[in-house]
Amino acid sequence: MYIESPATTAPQTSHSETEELAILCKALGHPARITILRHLLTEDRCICGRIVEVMPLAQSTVSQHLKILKESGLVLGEVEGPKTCYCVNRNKLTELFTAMSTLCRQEEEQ
Amino acid sequence: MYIESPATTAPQTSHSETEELAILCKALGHPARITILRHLLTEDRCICGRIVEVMPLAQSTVSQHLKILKESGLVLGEVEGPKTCYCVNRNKLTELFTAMSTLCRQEEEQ
DNA sequence: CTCCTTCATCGTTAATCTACGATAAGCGAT
DNA sequence: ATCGCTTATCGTAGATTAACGATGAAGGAG
Repeated sequence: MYIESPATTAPQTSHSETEELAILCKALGHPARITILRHLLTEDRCICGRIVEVMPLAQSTVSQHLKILKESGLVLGEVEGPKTCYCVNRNKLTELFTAMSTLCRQEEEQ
Repeated sequence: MYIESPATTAPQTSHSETEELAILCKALGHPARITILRHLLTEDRCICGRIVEVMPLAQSTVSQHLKILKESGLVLGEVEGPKTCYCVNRNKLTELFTAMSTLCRQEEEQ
């Protein structure tokens, strides 16, 4: 099972809506991480090594980006023997989309 | 008139869709900048000094955040005598929302 | 048990970010 | 011409980020 918020990676302190959105935006504030997220969305589930193959980055760098995505909550990781399978946390992605919608449509209120 | 992309602040090199989204997300990857954007959306137009009053940050720090927002294209600045009036670039905000929608809804395709 | 694969983590370096005070530049008013 | 207001920029310090190679841990295969 995918664990939503492992205590080791996501301290899960309480954030304001603004802080939470900032965290998610920051996680997507690098082209490599957007590419990874896109890849995970099209592949649904993906082994870390497969992502490394696709990206022009060292394995350790990709692992670091994955860690940041995991810490933001946008991505979930599941250990499968020697491999680690990643997938997108749809709930978190929806949360991001909702928050972004609220922000972008704020002008229309009032 | 508000200038869309002053050559001095926005080099306007060609970016891929992923890079462009990353730039916009990075610009919103700090709570202070989200707060500023929100404030500009509710106030429509706003003098820099007014933003400084609202934020718990030094004037120079706010000015720096505004510069980052300007460079991303999300915010436009217009000099009015000794003051500078800021407003949100609705086109860019829509562009961000569209790109985010495409990203978040990618799962539904295929 | 020993290799091999897979991946996270460590250590490092260079770059960037964040925050601040201080300063400079531009403009209006006196 | 000078003063005061407003804002951008400079310089700086500390923290964080991004990239890499190297190492280590965990599990499967022989």
